[in-house]
Amino acid sequence: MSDKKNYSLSEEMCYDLADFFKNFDDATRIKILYALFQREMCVSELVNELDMNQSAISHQLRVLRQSDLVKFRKEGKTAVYSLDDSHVATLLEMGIEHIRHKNGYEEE
Amino acid sequence: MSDKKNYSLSEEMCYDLADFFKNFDDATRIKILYALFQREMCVSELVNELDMNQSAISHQLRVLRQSDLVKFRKEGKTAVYSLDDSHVATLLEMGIEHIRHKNGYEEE
DNA sequence: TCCATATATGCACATATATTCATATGAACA
DNA sequence: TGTTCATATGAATATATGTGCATATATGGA
Repeated sequence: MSDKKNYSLSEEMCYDLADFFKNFDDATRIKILYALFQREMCVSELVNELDMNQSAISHQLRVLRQSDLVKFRKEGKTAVYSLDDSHVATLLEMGIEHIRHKNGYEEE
Repeated sequence: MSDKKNYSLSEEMCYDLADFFKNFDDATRIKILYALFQREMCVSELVNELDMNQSAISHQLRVLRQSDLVKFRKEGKTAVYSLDDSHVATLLEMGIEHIRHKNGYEEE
């Protein structure tokens, strides 16, 4: 791993990073990722769990798929989705920590 | 710290998280954050460093300020900005790792 | 006070994107 | 083959947002 950084990010890396973080900039995708962090789920389970339009969920799953944050397998008619990146949970936790700190909760 | 999670995020937390990650979903803000990770800089230094319009930089600094990701102090006419969140570097590193992994670089 | 410099900000515009609707695809099964 | 169920996707629309221009604010100096 990098010991302590080179001094500039390539233009391309900046755009790639922005695209990566775009996955987390929408509440629906956060909910999907968090739900899948609990356990793998098929589309209709997510639809019920998040109480949202099936089309909206599918569109967002496609976004997450294209960024390799989730993967899926077909089981008959259903598609079972699960997380495909070990960093998702850590990222979410860091976000949560930032918000708690910002709002003045040092403790649970 | 949380030992291992409660099973759902509040609606509000989801939106707060999305807002937090919005800070990282734009290449300009990534560049600003990365530059400030190297060292604190005033606005005109950022303008030169990133070769961008002063207005664009100021607008983005405001976004980052409002999310408490950067802070600044006034020194005469200039405003010296610096990072205000210890997680920024780690977040960026995790993004970089994800991209390298996705693109098949396991090593540097 | 007048001017130059540094930064911030309102407005307008262009682009990105989240959602819904309608429909397509595809699997299971009668 | 025809039907139903699960999911995906294209088109349309509404909303969000990044940027540049013009200008405002504030500081230091002549």
